[in-house]
This record gives sequence, C-alpha cells and structure tokens, in this order.
Amino acid sequence: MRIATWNVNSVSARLPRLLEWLSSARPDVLCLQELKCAADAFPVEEVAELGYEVAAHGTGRWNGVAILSKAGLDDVRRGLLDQPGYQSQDALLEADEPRAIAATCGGVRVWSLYVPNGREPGHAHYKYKLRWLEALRATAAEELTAERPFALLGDFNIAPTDSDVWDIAKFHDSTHVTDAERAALAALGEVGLTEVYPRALKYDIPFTYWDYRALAFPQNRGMRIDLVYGNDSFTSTVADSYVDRNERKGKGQSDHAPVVVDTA
DNA sequence: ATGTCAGCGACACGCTGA
Repeated sequence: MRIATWNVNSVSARLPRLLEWLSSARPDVLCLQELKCAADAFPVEEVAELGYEVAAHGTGRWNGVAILSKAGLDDVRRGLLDQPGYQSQDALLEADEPRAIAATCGGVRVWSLYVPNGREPGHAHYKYKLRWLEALRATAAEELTAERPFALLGDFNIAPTDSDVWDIAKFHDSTHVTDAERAALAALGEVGLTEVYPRALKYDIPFTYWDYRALAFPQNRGMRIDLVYGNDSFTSTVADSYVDRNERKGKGQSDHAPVVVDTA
C-alpha cells in the first residue's frame, strides 16, 4: 500500500496540482493538511473521479485536514482526545481548530495532522502547540494496539534534529527546533511509535518544506517538518519512503512537498 | 530585503497566518 502526506496550502488553489499528483503517484491513501476551506467545500467529485473517497475536517480559511482513500475509509474520527483550543486575540471563545482527522484504510489506522505552528517560543500559540502535542500523544496511546498497523502522518511543524533545518544557526530563539517541541516527539516514542525516515531525491537531508520567499527552494534552504510515525505493526511493513521534492517545483506549487511511504 | 503565497471582506489592497 502507498500512503502519503502533503500540506497543500489551500486545496482549491492546489487542485490542478493535486489531481495531477494523484494520477501520477497513485497513492492508496493521502493525508492532506492546510485545506483552507470548509469541509463541505472540499472538491469531493474531482477526487472521486480518480477513485478516492474523502473524509474532510475543515471550517474555513485556516487549517483543515483530510484523508483521501481508495483502500476504504472507516471509523472516521475528527479531533483529538481532549484537544485544546486556541484563544486568538480577537475571539472570546476558544476555537476548536480542525487539525486532526483519523480513518481506518485497508486495515491501517491513519491520522492526518496539522500541528500548530507556535509562532515564537513563549507565545500563547507555542504553549497551545505543546498542549496540542500532549493531546496527540494521549490520543495515540488510547488507540494503539500491538496488532493493528497505526500511523501518524502530517505537518508536525517540528524539525526532529538540528540537521533537519538548512542552517541551525538561523533558528536561534525560533520554534520548530526547541527542546520542548522535540520532547513532545520523544513522548510519541514512549507510547511505541517510531519515525519512518524518508529518502531524499536530491541532496542529503530529505527536507519537506521550503519558504516561498527568497529563493529558498533553489538554494535548498528547507526544513524537514512533515513526518510519519508508526507502531511496529506499521513500520515493520515499510518497504520504501521518499520525499517527492519534484512536486515543490514549477508553478502553482505548495511550499511543502509530499512524503510517500510504501508498505509491503 | 519584511524578498511569497493564500483567503477574506469587499471590489483595492491591507490584514492575518504561515
């Protein structure tokens, strides 16, 4: 089975590229992040023509996640166990943001995740990010069994090591590289999840994100922040994994590249 | 270079978020 994850930075802006990529890469399951549309605005018919069912979780202009599958789409779950909200400056109520959705596809329990950015260390959004990651750990712990293949895929907005950013010296006092964020990744290990490390198609580190600005992509100033974690039942079946950096090229591209995992 | 995108409200472009 081929399972992939891709932060598309607006599914409507990315629709032509998404349909092309589905047709060429032919994943059985695709986790999407940053839909930037409401669930009922997802282009269900367009992907159905390529054989995909859709479970989407979105509310509007920010966030939004989905799972596309042609291997079945059962037991859909939206949101995390005790998922924290984020109180934005202009909102009185805590917003329950659409950042997590799960489904069982071909016997594999799959989560599509869009971890909060954090903005800057110490910011309320950073504290929200850490609370959100703890809810993710608790949700995984609740769902995990030894027998069922289980995988978390998505934009984690964390670089696991200093090598996973183009120049660690540029990330002093930045999010994505702090000890607390990396401790949250380590906590996923404590519940039995390990990372699937992808091949790079070019250069040494398989970056998954490059800023749109300042020629970051041609200069390979990237970050490896789109990650895949699985339990042993999942990772033991992994035959290959790679970052499709070619999808970051050209016109109408996302700022993230898809991460592909092939299982036996 | 605070250098690029995307969506929104409102119909030009500033704001927010990344």
